[in-house]
Amino acid sequence: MVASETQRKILDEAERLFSERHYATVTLREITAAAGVNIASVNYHFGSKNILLREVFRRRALDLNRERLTLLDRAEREAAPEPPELEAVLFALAAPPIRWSQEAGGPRARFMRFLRLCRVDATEEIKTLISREIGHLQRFLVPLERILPGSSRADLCWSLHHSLGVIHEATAELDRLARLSDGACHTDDGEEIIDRVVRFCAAGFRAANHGQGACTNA
Amino acid sequence: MVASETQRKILDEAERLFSERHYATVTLREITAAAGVNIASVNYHFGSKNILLREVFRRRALDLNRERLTLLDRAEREAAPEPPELEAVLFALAAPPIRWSQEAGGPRARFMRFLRLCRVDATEEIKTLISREIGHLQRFLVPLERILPGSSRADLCWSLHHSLGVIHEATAELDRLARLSDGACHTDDGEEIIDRVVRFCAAGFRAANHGQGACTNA
DNA sequence: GTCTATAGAGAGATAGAC
DNA sequence: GTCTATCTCTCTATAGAC
Repeated sequence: MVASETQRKILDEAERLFSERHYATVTLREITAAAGVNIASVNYHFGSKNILLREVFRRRALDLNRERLTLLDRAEREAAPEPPELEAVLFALAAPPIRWSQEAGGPRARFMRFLRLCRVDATEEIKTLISREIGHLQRFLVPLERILPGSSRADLCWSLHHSLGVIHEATAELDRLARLSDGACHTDDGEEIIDRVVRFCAAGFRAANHGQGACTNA
Repeated sequence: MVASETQRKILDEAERLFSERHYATVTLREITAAAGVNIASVNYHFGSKNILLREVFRRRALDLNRERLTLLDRAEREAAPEPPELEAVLFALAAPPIRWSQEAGGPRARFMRFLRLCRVDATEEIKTLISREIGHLQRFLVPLERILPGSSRADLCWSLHHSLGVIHEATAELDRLARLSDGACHTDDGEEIIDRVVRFCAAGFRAANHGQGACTNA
């Protein structure tokens, strides 16, 4: 897909600019100037601004879900034939996006900011790509049903939905958290954040079990 | 602030359009055409597109925080001199935004969509307004410290942050949840959603207490 | 207050030389 | 593949008649 150096430079700078501002406010002139290439090269290499946008999305989006599924597979394999720990499943869900977001100044942290914008306001082409993530989320329901056999499918789906909210918030608005806590919260320790997220969500999952709030903490 | 009928119509249509698409992609021509007013009237009544955007935000943003604080005050008053229940505090945080989002087709549901977009990509003027919400969140820390005296301030702030993530996600992406669960989740029953959110977050708060995962369920 | 008309800027896309 | 030059379009904002 990315054949030439020019294409790669355009993708990099577009990703950077799209992560800082909404794509409608980023001009091809800015992108090509930052990449040090001619303005006509976007249309030559990609065809249009919209296609460039889609390629920026595609370049990394699949990797993220793949990392999640790799961690999930490993957790299941290591625990087999027993189901994995709830915490291990939630770790597989939470660790990749939080780690990417913590790579301060790096391309994957920028991509996570871009992804957040896409989730709120994406083009039709990107919406189609986003909608495919249902598949990989359903994959997470399989071990969850084994771990919490008393929970209804609705309970599990809601808890998964809540957990995604916690994860998304852990990749955003950390400056607000820092100010809210007067610096008491370490917002730059990715592994601590993952740990807090997993613990919070695991408790929520267990409390949602049948609406009984059954306590399974050791 | 809203003196004339024209101003109100412009604000209503701008709110509607800004909730559907990013403000950079919404033109004054669209807004004025939808409102049935002349294109020049935006600049006459508001001065510029940016000021119109700010006014759309201001019109309802303060109300939302006010509703939260009203519920919190009531919970504290009814429980006094004891601290309120954790669930009552979380209810005060969660109920207003979720109820607004559930007013399908109504202006406040549209505003909630607009707010989500602003949280990701706002103008400088709106960022200033958003940053003031720290104050009302700190107000929630007061009862939380009484309810969970063993928790550090960092624990409480993180749990509050996680809870805001759960709440935000409960006002968005409900179509994804419906598809994920094959319709098993009722995404249109606001009070049930609030109940699920409160239960999930309360369990998370208690598990984050000292990192001990102490179980306080009856 | 409301309208028409337009100024003035800047966008995405493309033709065609090299 | 890369460049310049430019076409065509649409935007916000404003001037000025009514």
